Amino acid sequence: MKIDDSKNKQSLNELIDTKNFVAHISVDCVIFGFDKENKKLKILLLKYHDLDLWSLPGGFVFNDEDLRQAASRVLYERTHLQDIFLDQFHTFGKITRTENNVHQILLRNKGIEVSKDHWIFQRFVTVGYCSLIDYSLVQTFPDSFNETCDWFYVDQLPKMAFDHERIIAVGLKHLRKNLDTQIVAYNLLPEKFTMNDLQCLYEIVLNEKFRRNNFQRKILGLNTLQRLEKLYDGSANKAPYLYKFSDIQKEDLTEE
Amino acid sequence: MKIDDSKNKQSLNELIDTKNFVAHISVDCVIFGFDKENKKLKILLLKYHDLDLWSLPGGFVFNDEDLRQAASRVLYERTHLQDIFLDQFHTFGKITRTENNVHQILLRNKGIEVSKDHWIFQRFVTVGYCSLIDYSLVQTFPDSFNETCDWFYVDQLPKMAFDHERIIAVGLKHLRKNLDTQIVAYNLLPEKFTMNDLQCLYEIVLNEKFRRNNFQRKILGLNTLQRLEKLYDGSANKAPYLYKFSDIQKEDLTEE
DNA sequence: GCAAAAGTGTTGTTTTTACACCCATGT
DNA sequence: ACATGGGTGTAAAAACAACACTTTTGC
Repeated sequence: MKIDDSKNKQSLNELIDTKNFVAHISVDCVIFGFDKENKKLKILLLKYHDLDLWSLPGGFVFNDEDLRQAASRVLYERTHLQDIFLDQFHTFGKITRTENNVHQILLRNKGIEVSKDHWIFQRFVTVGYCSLIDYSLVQTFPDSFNETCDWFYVDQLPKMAFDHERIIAVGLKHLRKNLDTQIVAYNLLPEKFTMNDLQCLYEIVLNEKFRRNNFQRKILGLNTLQRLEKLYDGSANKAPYLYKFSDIQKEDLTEE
Repeated sequence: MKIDDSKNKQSLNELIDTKNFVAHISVDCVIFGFDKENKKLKILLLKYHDLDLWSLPGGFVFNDEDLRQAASRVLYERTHLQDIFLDQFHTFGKITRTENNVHQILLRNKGIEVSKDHWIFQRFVTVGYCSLIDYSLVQTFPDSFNETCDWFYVDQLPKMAFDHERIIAVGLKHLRKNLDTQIVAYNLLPEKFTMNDLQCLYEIVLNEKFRRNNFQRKILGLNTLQRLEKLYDGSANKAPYLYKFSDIQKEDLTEE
């Protein structure tokens, strides 16, 4: 095995050495970002070097790492975001799911020779995690394997590697289904936010419009919000109340 | 490694030989059974030989087997049931989850010596599947590892191995949450059934009572049922209609 | 005072709940 | 005929949706 790209922080050695990782298992993160300006939902993808294929930010699991920890680490590596709630939504384990030889091409392009029975070419079961964050607050940090990190609209995805398109579809379905009950846990808004902020978020994620007053009634009915002081932002209108999520909620959402 | 129990169909050799299995990955089945007579929900458990610990029917995944296939096979081995809908609900991957040395004690009791770094003692991530079947129609077939298969009431579980108690809790929550949308897929009732049959099922699973007429309205509102002919069972009352699930429904519930 | 955005109220509709009544069936 | 269990109807209550009106803010 020869490596011609030793300057990167995260060395390829580390990525390829089987001893550190649990074989056959990976995690993939479906990171949804809401784009307030364009009012559309985006998703964070990586483009493989020299390949016309995009993929989810994902990675292998260290031996001494919980699954969710691994997902958190992967997310941190690409965004430097910490303490982000990641929600496990499904595990993908079809034998055929990594059938196309993306890894092989990828390594070959990097000038790395790896024997055909290397663990990286073996079967992988991947555990999908999803999260929802404010797209405008995120910086991206591509690694040596990936040319670029970029955000895509969920309805305009590029050509995806492996079964990642399906993973995204399942993740999106999960997000929409559980928005009401899990929104507390997502670190998507600043500590304090207005009802309008929250409504925008809902409209972007669910891709539908709501009436201002009915939305408020519905949300307050969930009993997760706490009304705070008013926000004077200098605009020529009545100042909206600020809200925060009441602390009681975030229960067992973080267990493995 | 010496084996003193070679007469069983499924040889220990096969179970222990790493070549056939995907390392680090297992499946566990939470098989719920509704007990019409006692109107309570049961669950199928196995008792380890010579150990005072019960566990879920689970097993390893063959190299050439999808995850769900593995779960189906495990279920078949214990019940000889086929074509049962199994629903993946969560993957458990905490490092500590198999910390107690059940496998070790188990093998030692069997007189099998396995080196400490054998793959069976390594970290395992388990994918949980659940199903719901008619308890009275099921026969059980314990394997050589397990003294007995038995049904337990979900609210009276025995001492469980590993993190199986938590797996059951998560599985039960999933079952209850998704009963409405997934009941179509469960092979829990005969082809044709009465509204009362279905109501019993709901009451057992959700552990609450419903009013006859309102229940009917709610269920018919789901638009999954098709009314058939009446059932004359000889009892001295109005004959109830039979229903069946309309075929349209069972969509992508079986993908990996 | 005015426009803009937020808060609150009100009315009609739909859905859910509780109760009542009628209908078929075998003895 | 009658007891038993099943089907259907209806009124009250609750939840939801659509609309209207009032309040606050900076210019």
